[in-house]
Amino acid sequence: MASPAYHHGNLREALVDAAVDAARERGADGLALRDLARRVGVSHNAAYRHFANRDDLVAEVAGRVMDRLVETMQRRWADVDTDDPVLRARRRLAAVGRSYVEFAVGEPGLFSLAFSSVAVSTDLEGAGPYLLLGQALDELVEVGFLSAQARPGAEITCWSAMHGFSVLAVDGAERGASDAEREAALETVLTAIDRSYGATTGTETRAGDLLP
Amino acid sequence: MASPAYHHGNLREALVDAAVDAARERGADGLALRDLARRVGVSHNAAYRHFANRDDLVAEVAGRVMDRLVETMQRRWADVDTDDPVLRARRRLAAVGRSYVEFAVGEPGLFSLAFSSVAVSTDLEGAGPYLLLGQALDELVEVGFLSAQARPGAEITCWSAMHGFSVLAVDGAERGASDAEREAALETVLTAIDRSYGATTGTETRAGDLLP
DNA sequence: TGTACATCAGTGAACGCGCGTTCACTGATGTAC
DNA sequence: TGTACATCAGTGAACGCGCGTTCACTGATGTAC
Repeated sequence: MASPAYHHGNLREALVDAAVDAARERGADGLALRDLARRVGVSHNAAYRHFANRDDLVAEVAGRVMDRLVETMQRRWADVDTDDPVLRARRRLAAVGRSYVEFAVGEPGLFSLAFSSVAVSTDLEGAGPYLLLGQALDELVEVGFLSAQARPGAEITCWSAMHGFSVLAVDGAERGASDAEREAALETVLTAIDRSYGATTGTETRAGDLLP
Repeated sequence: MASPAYHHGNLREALVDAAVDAARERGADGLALRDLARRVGVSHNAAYRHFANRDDLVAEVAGRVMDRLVETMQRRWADVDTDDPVLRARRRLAAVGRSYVEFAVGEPGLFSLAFSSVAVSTDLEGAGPYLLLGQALDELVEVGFLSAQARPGAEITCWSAMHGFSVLAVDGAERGASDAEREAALETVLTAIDRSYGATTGTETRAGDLLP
């Protein structure tokens, strides 16, 4: 059997996994090459065989995390099961928003990593969350809930609201809120967005329309 | 004349001023006691006569920055001058939002400092921006644009949207956008919020209603 | 008004930390013949 | 099938960085008598 120290065999993946763990525990700023090497049980400079430098690794890991976020969002989207096509489209948008916040609150360290400045060098508008959001909005137009005139640039409203809510929930003003308080606040925001979109076609929002 | 080195006389204020400069240049994470001492021209541990530790200084500076933000918001609020009380209330809310984003984009380092985790130990819901926002929303109810039922918790919608927009503009997806693009996007978000609130009383939003 | 003395607000040296990165190296692996 | 050798993927030592914080100190200031 080969020495376990030499030729780890899968060091790149092991480092990425360790980085996800580390980011989960300590956030994006807590990612240090030396620490990751320690976690994997490898000398502190072995990482340079697989990554050009720290930023290179962070960018890679951020990409993985972003993929996870998209998967979470897609799962919640697929969970929506309603016959009425209008209601379905509206609930899908809400589901996408809820899952975004759920990810941020459940994994604050990973969330901070995914949106850390070094990570955002990647084109985010071409990335998963934005595209998924765009699909949800397209569907709202198709079913006649959102007017076609209001469609261009509509992403920014949802994204700002969900991202802002997440940031405030994770380490901003809402940090100390209970789960119930946070969920109630989130429903308020989701309802406001739904009402705004519905108003572009004169459709009213009623209580319970957005039930998960 | 006294030695300029000993008994600076106003070291606490000088350190705070230097910290504001440093945060402006390098963000919240760039604040280091040793660096501030260097900027002020004082030995690196003199700060400990005035602050218990680094966090203590950061919290103090964050408070000052928050005050600046509130002043900016109040100024923009006061600038709104329209006879129609409904239009005035709506434009005031938009002005408050615009000034929040304006501050974030114009002073990204200070913005990050004001909302850095150590700073947020302070009660933000009792702080200036939240109160100012609350006044704007109260006024919307008074003039009959926002329904009283929709008033409770309405702050979170605006704050999430404006905070999220700011964060995305400063170092998120919108980072690379031009000023014109950003302003157009912001108008989209402000219009969506206005439309959402107006819909609670059946009031329609028309183009130009929110002109600054 | 002058002086002794307590207190205040600085100084410079030092400790210990963890980091990113580079260097010359060596053990393990796989391939050409 | 066996072996020489290139290459790959690790190692350990070292450099230099800046940081927060503590220590014993000393110069300046103001106050009591």
